[in-house]
Amino acid sequence: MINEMPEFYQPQVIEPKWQELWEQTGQYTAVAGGDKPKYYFLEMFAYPSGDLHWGHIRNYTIGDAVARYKAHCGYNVMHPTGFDSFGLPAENAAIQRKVEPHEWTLKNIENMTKQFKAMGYGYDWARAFNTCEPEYYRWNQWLFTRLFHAGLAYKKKSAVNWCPECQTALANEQVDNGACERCSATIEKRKMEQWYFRITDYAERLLDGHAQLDWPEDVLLMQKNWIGKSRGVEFAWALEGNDAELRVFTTRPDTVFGVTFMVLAPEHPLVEELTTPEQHAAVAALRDEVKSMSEMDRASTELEKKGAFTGAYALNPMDGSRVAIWVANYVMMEYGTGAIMAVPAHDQRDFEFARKYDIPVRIVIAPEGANMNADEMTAAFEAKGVMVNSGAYDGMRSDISWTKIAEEMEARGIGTRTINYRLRDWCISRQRYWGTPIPIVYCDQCGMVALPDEQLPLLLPTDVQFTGAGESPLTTSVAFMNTTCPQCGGPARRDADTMDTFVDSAWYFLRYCSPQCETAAFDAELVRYWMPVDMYIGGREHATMHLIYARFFTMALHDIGLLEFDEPFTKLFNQGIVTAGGKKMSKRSGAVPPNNVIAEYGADAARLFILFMAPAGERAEWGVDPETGKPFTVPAGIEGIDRFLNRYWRQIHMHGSAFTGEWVSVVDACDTRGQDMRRKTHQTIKRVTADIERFQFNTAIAAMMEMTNELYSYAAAGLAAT
RNA sequence: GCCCGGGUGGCGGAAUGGCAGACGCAACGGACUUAAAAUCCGUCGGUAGUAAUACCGUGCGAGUUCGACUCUCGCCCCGGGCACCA
Repeated sequence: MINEMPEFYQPQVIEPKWQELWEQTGQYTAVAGGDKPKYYFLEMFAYPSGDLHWGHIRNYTIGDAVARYKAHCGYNVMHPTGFDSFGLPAENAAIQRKVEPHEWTLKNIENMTKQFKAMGYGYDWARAFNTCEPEYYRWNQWLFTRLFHAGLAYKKKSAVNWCPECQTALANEQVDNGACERCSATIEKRKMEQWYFRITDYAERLLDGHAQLDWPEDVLLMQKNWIGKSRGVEFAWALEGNDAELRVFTTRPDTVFGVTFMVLAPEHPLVEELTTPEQHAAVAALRDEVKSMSEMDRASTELEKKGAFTGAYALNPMDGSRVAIWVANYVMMEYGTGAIMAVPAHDQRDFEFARKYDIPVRIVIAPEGANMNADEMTAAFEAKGVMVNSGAYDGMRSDISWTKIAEEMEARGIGTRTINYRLRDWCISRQRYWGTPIPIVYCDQCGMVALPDEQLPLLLPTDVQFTGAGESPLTTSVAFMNTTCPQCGGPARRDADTMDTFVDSAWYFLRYCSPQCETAAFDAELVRYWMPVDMYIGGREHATMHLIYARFFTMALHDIGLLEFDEPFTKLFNQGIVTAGGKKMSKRSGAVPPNNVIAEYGADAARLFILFMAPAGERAEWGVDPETGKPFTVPAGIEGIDRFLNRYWRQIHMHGSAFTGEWVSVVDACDTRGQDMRRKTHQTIKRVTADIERFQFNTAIAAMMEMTNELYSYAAAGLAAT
């Protein structure tokens, strides 16, 4: 074996040889069953943007290193990959360059598969699939119909986030600070009828499930904040001279005696009715102003609080006091009831508003043993304290009165303790072409009808126009749009929208267990064997999108009876991003493919380099060439890795392999120096093992470098002695 | 504004309360070579000193400890998440 090795390290010779052999022998083909414990290892699959770049390389190299390590540890490892291949870039390419989205996507997949293979990753390629193929998306449709029948997929008309650039609705999760997460265009609100998944029904379980997950704390926290649970009381206010009631949600029932005004969101349905003729102009002006504002400006905390008095009054159910009803830009229709009770003494936002419009401030909670003066307050007192000016509750601790007041409201039948979540239902309709068609038809007789399984897949039509404007491109295919009702056979129309691509990735990990299954989205038996995913690796940016959606899907499919577990990913690791000039490396910001490094130094050098350059969980700066202003095609530090690989190669070529145990036996019988060498070998094994376990690949590599350096001194000393 | 994470040589980084700077890059000096590349040997936080060595040094300021990059408190800066969520 050693004799066959070339004298110099030649990755261009070695790597293809082994890669070919792995493919021939099925080295990484996973087979369910056997005595070994299973280990399902997954990295978030790639979008086929064109080229693999160093951000991908980092993710997949970490995954591959640990997957191989687990296999060596005696696990039956499944390590699949594929392509998340529906999405906007393919469609934009179609509009701009007149290429078929399918053709564009497949070309990219072909190229990236080549790059994946050149990197020498140990994937089970037989399990690979592309989500844009009917063989995959038919199961999206199949699952959609099941969610539909279970009442978890529903259609409603509401204000959706509309991206004017992408010409489509977006889910809340895909809006970043009022801007489109993809293209950064400012999001508008549009009233549209859209499909939703009932993820809010799972808010509590999504929180509870955290207890059983071995995930990074910050991701759990991000999800927790995203779900945004708050406990409070929803209760009714009577209106003066009006039979309707005004419902509000508050997390501070203990401050109810301090209410000095009420605020409605400008979109609140009661605004029109309550506004008196004298106040109409002012209220209308405010509503118009808010309506014309972008989501970004509207949601900004910097926005000056503005309001208008409606002329109407509400009556406090606790003490009968009469308070003015305002409309203001700082109350959101989407949360709670779209109306609030305002307590300026104990809520900073209400305080600012009251000061601006000269509304009284009434203190009802005071810090223990201290006096407060409403006129002298410069900020709201939001902490706990002792009740004052609160009738029968005076003198009680505010946290106790919280419960007492809530109980009183419940006893009197005017309110109930409720929980509100910030999480919104997941809007999945997209007015785009390159996605999964929604398997629903609209029949004049039968209404909305889900396609039966035997009519799936519902294929994406190819005779469409890509105008990039207006409604979904699918409407331009007459053959697609006009159909017959599966129930009554009468004329019917199809849904022109496609599904959010996050639906594809919400369950793809299940498909890998049985990628060829023809009878269902997945084979129950194989899913029982392989799932859940034991280790999942991907970017932190998916904390509140993909990772929440995937957990929701798993729970929903569990409830429908398709799965026996309800959490998909046992362990999660977030690799750090690769930046170039401080900006995340991506197709859009100038990505560097690994090709040059592989050609010049080999895949092993590429892999070691990306693992060595920074701790796996932290950001890694790639570096920008000061002359061109673009990221380096070949990084400066690669020389050190190349030197190490060469030193290592020569060492083994000359003296045999320390890492196969030959050194250990050779030095076993030797002098003290030999014993030191043996000790170093074992220390290195221990260090590298521990470092891989804790995802510290940079120090694992450093340990192997030290070992190699020591072998050199040992060999040099040995030669000098003889 | 609130919630996380971080701040260590010229650079990437190491050090799970115990010799700060492992490992690597860059730089510099040397060996080999006609020469270069490659390789090998060495120097490489600051100040003083020929040197041994001494003093200073992990964003800033305090504290706990025999001992602090590490723990606690306050502040500054950088990165990320959330953001009129009632």
